Amino acid sequence: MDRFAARVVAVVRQIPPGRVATYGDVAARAGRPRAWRAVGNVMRACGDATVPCHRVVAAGGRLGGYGGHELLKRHLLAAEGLRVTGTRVLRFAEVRWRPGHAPGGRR
DNA sequence: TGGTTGACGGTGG
DNA sequence: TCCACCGCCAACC
Repeated sequence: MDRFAARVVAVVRQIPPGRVATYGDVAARAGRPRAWRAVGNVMRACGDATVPCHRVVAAGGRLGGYGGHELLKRHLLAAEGLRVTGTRVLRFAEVRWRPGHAPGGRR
């Protein structure tokens, strides 16, 4: 497991239920604000059920993709009390998880 | 070692 | 508001 991937996974696992974070936010907290692309790759490769990858959405509240299981992602988010419509998360600004400063920023 | 892909972000039309 | 194009970083072939 690469340092970056581990960092991304750690961040995603910190996302509380009923909240969502964008790939950009996760990447930023992972230490690479411009590596949101890689975050998507890590997510795709991530098969760990302990990682709530369904809480990671695209910018603007868009669901983005989910390995072809976008429907499932939408269902999981709805199960957490999130309002989802089509490929969009309603009240995104309110349910968006805002990560504080990275703890013990070690590079 | 180099090139392409991808669960994307942002801007423009 | 939705669709298309360009730019980006890391992983895989």
